[in-house]
Amino acid sequence: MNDYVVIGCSSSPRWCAISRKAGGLTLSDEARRVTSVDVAAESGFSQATVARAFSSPHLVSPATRETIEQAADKLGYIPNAIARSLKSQRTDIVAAVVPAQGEYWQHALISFGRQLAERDKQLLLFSFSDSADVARVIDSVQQYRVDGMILASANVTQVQLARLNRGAMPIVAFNQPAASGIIPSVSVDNAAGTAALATHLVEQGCRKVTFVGGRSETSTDQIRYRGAAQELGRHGAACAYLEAGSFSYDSGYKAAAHLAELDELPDAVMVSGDELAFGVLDGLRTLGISAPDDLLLTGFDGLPQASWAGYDLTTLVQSIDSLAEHVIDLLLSAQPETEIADIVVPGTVRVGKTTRRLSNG
Amino acid sequence: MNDYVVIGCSSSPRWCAISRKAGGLTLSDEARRVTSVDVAAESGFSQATVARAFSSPHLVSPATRETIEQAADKLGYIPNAIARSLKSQRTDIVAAVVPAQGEYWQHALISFGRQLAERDKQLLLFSFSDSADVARVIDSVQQYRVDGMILASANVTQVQLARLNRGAMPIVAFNQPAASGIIPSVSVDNAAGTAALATHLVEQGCRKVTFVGGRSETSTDQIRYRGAAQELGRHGAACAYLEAGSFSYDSGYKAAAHLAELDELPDAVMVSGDELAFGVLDGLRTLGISAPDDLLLTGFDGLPQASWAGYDLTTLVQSIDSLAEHVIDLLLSAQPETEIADIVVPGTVRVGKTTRRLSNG
DNA sequence: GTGAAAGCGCTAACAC
DNA sequence: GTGTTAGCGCTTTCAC
Repeated sequence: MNDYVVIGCSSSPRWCAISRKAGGLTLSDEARRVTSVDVAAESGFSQATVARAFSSPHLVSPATRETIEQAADKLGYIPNAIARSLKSQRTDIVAAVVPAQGEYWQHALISFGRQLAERDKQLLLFSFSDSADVARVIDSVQQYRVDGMILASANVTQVQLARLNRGAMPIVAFNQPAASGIIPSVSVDNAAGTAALATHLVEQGCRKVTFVGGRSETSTDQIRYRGAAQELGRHGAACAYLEAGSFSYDSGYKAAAHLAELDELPDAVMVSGDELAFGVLDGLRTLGISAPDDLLLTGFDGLPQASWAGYDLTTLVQSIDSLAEHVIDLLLSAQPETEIADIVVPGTVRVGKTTRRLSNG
Repeated sequence: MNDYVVIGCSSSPRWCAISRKAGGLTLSDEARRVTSVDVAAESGFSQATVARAFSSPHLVSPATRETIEQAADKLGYIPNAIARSLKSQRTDIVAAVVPAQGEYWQHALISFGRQLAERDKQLLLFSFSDSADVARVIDSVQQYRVDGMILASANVTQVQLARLNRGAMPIVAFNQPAASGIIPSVSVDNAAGTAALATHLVEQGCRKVTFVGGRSETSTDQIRYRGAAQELGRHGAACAYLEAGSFSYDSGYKAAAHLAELDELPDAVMVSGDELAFGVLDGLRTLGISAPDDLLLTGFDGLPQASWAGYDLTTLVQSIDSLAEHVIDLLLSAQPETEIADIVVPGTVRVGKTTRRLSNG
């Protein structure tokens, strides 16, 4: 056979034991739909006491609790959260309406999920690919009487927002600057972010910048562009806008070709999102244009890949966890009559090799 | 100010209109908790007819439906899915228990969400970072009486699996080969996948391969390694196993250093997952070792980034969408007494530049 | 500390 | 077609 070689690495060297256990489990046959009434009959207590033993154990004597737990175990009883919710008007579920595409949203989603879990809440996911679906999705969310709703990046109109009947269900908009003033929102400071990146570029001597956006009609793009353009303008530098078509890698890759076709390359390219930036970077590389040698390049978001050695992108790092924490705080502490909060979290500039000139200036 | 330059790209060139709408919406003040009884009173019909108008519109005359819809709109009535579920014993929700970390799982999650949405079901997310949590999470899932449960990659013991009371709730394991025979499962054909990659490497003349795994105790690693080792052995090639410690980029990056420390570099490195492979690739590059010049390198999963020009990784592409479709089919068509299905979906080899030698041989 | 009883808002027979 | 009625499985007063 082979000459196997064992190499240690993370812990002690060890060989894979490839085992295959045979099946064969004793499963309870027909234990389905056991209710608190069954447990009551089994334990000799009333249904009410059984319910209390699970929902407010401190109201039940230890001995009783013990008896009931044994009966419940024996029958395989699991409390029914649906019935609890119907009565208590709380589901312990938070809905998240999130775009189906994009690295950034996936990370945000995971962060929401994790932080909600820490607070014993679950995340009901509603993803949408076409923002035309959002209205339908929102209706669907409302049917579930969730404890709150996170609305991410959906380009919802004010009319749709109005239909949400503020007050009936806490809602927080996430990275959707246009929602500001209508529903509570949490965003990174987009304008300050691109401004900070612009400052960095000016310090590197850039005078002529092209901003590559995803879609110009998104408020994200608008605000990020404006932040960059204003700051660059303040230093007498120019800032053009190039629309890539979407925030995806592929769009960035294609946009790179447009950049290369220009009469003269800009000093620097600011890209509206990291994923898009990776595409631009790779596209430019393919065309023989490299950052930082031929031009400087920045992203926005601070995705993990930006730190990967293959890219090492200068970008604005959003702390997604901290944003998510704000979202959830806002959602779960929602006072009906509080004024609308608009939380703007600053990001931090990460300087990578895409703007690090060996000979500075 | 600036010298702005407008550049067209995706569609026609256009400038960002940066507008900011002022707030001011008329929101219904106290429309909360409107029930079908309220709509009944408003419309003059019975509660049952109102309910029917929403749940089975075809059983209600058009005129009645119209009247009821108007009353409902006026009051802002939205059917309560919780109450519906309690009665109908269907929630239209599927739970997914998924690892919190890892590109691959994030993509899978999104795919589940999208495909469930197409079937008018929602996804209740339970993510876990520590697999010790899984048992607790599973208990939590069961309380919600969801219509089904997707169990991804959780290293669940047979005892835990037994607690799931097969029959009470349809469950499908996703990419968790160890579940095979106990609960229905869907996985990519891991062994055939690494075998195919191994064949490809042998064809490129490789004789000495190191397999970089994430964690050796995972069945994923074991099966992938075995598939590779057997195929390589068949061709008289050697296959060592190196454990990186996890499936993350960072682990791969560090593992690269261990590879470089070996007395002699292998001909090829097969990495157990793409994300890990990106780390290995970048780590090796940093150390001046490049693929395909110094050694060949393969990944596994077929993440989008594998196709990015920066990596262009040879890998085994799993069609996550097709896997997810099988999972959902299995879940929603679950016959109580069907024998346990184990679906294994083949992957396809994607040849990238990490195994493409300019001078072949 | 425990039990009895009244719902939470809907669905699904069953009558008419 | 529409109304009446009886629950779904829990929580939550209110007695005792």
